[in-house]
Amino acid sequence: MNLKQLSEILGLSQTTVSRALNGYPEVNAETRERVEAAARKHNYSPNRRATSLATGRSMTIGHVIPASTQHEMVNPIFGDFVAGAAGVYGEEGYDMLFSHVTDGDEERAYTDLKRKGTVDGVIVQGPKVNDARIEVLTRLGLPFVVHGRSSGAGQYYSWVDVNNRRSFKRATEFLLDLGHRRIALINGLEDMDFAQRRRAGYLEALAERGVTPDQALMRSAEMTEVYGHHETRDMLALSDPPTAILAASMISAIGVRRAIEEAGLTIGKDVSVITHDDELSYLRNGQDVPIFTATRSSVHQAGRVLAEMLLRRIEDPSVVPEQILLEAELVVGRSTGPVPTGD
Amino acid sequence: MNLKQLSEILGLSQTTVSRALNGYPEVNAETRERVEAAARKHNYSPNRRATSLATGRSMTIGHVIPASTQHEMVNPIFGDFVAGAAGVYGEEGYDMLFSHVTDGDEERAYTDLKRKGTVDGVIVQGPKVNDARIEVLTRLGLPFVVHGRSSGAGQYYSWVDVNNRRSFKRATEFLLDLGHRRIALINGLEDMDFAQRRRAGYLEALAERGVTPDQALMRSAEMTEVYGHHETRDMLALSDPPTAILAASMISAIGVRRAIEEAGLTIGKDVSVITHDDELSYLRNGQDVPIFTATRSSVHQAGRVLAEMLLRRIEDPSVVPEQILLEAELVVGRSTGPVPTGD
DNA sequence: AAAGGCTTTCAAAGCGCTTTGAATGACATT
DNA sequence: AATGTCATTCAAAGCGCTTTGAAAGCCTTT
Repeated sequence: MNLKQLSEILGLSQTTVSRALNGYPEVNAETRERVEAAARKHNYSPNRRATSLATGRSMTIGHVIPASTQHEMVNPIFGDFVAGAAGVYGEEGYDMLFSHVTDGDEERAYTDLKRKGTVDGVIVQGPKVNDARIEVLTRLGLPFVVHGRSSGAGQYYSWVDVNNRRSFKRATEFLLDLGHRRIALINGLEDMDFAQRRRAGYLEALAERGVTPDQALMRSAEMTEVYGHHETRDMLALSDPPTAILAASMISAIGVRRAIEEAGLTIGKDVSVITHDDELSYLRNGQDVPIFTATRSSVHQAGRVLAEMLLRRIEDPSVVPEQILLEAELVVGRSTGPVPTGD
Repeated sequence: MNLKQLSEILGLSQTTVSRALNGYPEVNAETRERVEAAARKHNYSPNRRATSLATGRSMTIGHVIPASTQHEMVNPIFGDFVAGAAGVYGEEGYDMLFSHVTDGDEERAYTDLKRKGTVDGVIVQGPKVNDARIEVLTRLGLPFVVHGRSSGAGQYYSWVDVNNRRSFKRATEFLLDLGHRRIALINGLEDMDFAQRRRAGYLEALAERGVTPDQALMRSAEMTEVYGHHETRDMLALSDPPTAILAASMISAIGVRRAIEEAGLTIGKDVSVITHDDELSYLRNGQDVPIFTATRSSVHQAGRVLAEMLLRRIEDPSVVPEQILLEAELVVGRSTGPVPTGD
């Protein structure tokens, strides 16, 4: 059943039927009802491909996944983020499209997306320091919003970010207040912008208290469980091991805990741990009392906010960029305590 | 730059240019080269919307996400599965589309997908016992493949599944061999087909050894960390607690471990644990020696296999359904040991 | 020299929708 | 009675591609 058939059944022109279904005012109320009834009866809904060719809008939002770091997709944080965004898309009648870039050639991917008209806008995830994508998208005129920021990529783009610097500074201060001086940072990949900012906050707090940072206590990689475990085991074996650890995500924190326990130590007593908690659906930070003391900010919520922002931009691309900085809470759980005194 | 403009520049008809670019044989080799060079030079690539309207194919694969159990998306297992599939789509020039169904009315969602022509085929995830989707899709004639099976949904559809019954039977036998009799099952949601099969395997093994199953030791819910923790704590508090636990995923197993440790018990000594391990990228089961004894089967790989299967079906919908049953390995880690003897 | 067969190119139709510009009729206004 | 206005409706163009059916040009063959 297509528009032509439906209009023939109704004895109306395609124009009128189309207008009736799309809510245009110049249609007789009675006619509109007839049309709507017939559409329901014959289970008609317009062909998306044709509509989008005619209107130039695809009602689809793109997320580009580089194959090289395809990890983005297998990262549980990604799932929660995307689920948040998908909720908004669904409410507004948009679909979500993932484009898998084979060769890391993101510029071409975006150019194609624009050219082919597959999407009306994109969300940029995991921005790096000085991320080239922002310039490309601005130049292409494809509406976009960024999850996070990119230092050095200019001012005029929309983003939503957590105040990573401040939250990691506060977390570090919290540990310093408990008497810790040997504080380790198990960070995400350091070419990621967020990781840079977290590190900056950590270093800032140490500097203000006159604690000299130790390169041996600063680790950086993709935030897997095995990574958290590996680095922790490694550092606990140092002659002067850390008494506290700052982890970048729940997942690596789980690895941190495993390493601490394997070493026969008690978390929150022998070694304190603070993690960033994205409020992942499958990895909640405990029920009533948090498992980990944590800097908390919902990535699911960030997904929603970004999706809404993007749809606004698509609606009216001329509006000035919006920029939202979310503050993370510092919630106290059972993984932190005063620095252990001597043996 | 569109086809019309490009062909004007070249002084050729749109027909010839289109054919040259799409590799049709009836184009002079020299002409083809000229066309290809011009396309590259002017950065031309065909508009996907127009192509798909003309050909009736969208080069897009759909995944339907019910909003009710939107958990599907935030489940780390989902991420790894989808990443596997996305890899194949990318290689074959397909995009991946997520359709968020607001009201759980999946029948309508699929009908629309078919009607609107947004996708060429779909992957059905998380089949339940007697899943209605299979019948709907068969009726619609929309190519599909199922990740898992659906008992009672007939024979003629394509699927890839892990032999869940056998692997959980083997895992249970392994624990029985170690002397365990109080074996708990922390299963997934029991309306899921895979959970039913795992339970069947577990019960079968118990029955063969003459062990009476205890309803108090069989739990079922979504496989989060908190769930694993909660049920384990609960069961360890029983007057006759389990000495071994079978968990449905790495994530709930992590919760199981947390509860065991909080109870002051040692995993693999006081309580044995076996989990199913989907080989999640961010939650690997250890590096060299597995953390958990586990039934292992890569969900990422399953995603690849299913995607390939689906593309074959789209290519030729008339081929008979393919059905692949994967066997899970049983890998021995450090979480299991002989049943503790007395106090 | 005419007929037939290739190779190569083209004009035009069609995919299913939206939207422009025009037409129709009914009614109110002069 | 002529004009203007408004509410409805329509025919047709256009979105950018693919594909059908025809044509043009060049060789061979008879």
